[in-house]
Amino acid sequence: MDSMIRVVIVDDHKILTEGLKGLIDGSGSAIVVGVAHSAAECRLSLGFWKPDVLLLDVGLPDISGLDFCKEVKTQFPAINVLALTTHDEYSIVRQMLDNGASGYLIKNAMTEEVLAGIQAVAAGGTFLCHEVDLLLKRPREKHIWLTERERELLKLIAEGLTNGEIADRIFLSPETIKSYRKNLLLKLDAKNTAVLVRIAIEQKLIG
Amino acid sequence: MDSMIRVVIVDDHKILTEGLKGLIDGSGSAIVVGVAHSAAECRLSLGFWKPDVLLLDVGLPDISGLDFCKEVKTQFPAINVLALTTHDEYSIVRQMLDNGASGYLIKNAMTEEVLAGIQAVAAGGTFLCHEVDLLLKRPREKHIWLTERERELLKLIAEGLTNGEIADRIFLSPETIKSYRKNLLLKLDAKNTAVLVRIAIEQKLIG
DNA sequence: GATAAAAACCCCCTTTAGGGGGTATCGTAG
DNA sequence: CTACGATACCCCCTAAAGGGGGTTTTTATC
Repeated sequence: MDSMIRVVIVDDHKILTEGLKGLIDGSGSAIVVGVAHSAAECRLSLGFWKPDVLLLDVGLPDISGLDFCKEVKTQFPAINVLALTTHDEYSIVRQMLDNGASGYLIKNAMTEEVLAGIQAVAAGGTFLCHEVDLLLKRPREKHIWLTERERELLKLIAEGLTNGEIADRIFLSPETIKSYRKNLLLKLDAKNTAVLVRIAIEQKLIG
Repeated sequence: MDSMIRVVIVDDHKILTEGLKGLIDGSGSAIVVGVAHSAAECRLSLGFWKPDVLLLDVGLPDISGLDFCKEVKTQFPAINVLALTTHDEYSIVRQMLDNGASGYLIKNAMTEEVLAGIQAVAAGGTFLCHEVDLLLKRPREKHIWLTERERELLKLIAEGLTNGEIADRIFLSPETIKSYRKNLLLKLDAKNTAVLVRIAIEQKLIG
């Protein structure tokens, strides 16, 4: 059929992709034209598969799904990316959408939402599963969002560098690092470095 | 058929459970007699389903799969638990096996391994997927394993408590906490608290 | 052209963490 | 019976973090 939506799945969980393929193929409105278990595997065949929709996991074994999404949208702007992942953190959702994804599904979403999402993004629209929709609608103050510099510093702090070491590394005054650090504690509502690092990892604020 | 292995799946990823059910039912040797998306849901029907094998996820929405495994093995010792999760950390595998699981599968394992695992544990044996088998065979020094007390302290440190606050909380001398802290830095090869907390979370050493 | 946010910088002072040593008790596996 | 690991405790000293205040410049946005 000409009207069939061509779907490609990229996810390293083989059990999930098998089940998903059956689900989509059985829907009557879409067909899985390719499955890859890594970004590298997907790159090799994407031009050949020519999908309308790319179902993309964030936690790929080789590179981050965030980066791969940006890569795909640059090379194939016509492909509509639908994120499919376990992550329900604001930071990940926001980065994925910023990188060009048209929709976002959480893996414990209803199976019907998968089909609805595929149809919505294939038609050029956007789709968010219920949980993510609620997440993004929360007041701005609830969302933790850091600047590039802040994320950079947070990463170095989590790697165990002291203010002095960070200062040497990125050619800034130790006093500046101290200021950023104090500001991060404020922004993330952390009492000290231990909590700062915990929140950074839990909220996936650092790569 | 009498020889069919009765399987119950407990996993909150609905897409995965659907696919998995098809896979198992189609194998000819096993049949899915029940699916639950939370521990609570499973508790209600487990006595009725009477499975031979319980396919159990670690990341359940209500309680930890680790605790639920112990609970099931206490109430129904005859049920063979086969862990099915994304976690490939030594700490999780070890705790799961200590809590009575007969096998351990990682979600990106081959689908054939799922069926092989089900048959092995149904027969009273054990089964580890390839990756986990390799993990457990690594020299002991590579595995981070903490005592109860150390895990307790690590958790409190990650919550941002100072030595003094921890001392007050668990009725020990602040000097004792300091000693434990130094020892944890050594054991986890961490330079400071920031790295300590990062490793603790990444290696899933704290609940 | 005002406004605001980000980025960079500075000083004073107190608290906490970290590095270096130790000691004593208990239980258990060799 | 002894050797070891786990638990709990102690002192000295330095390094680093945290709390409190600031200032300036640039760069977007309205």
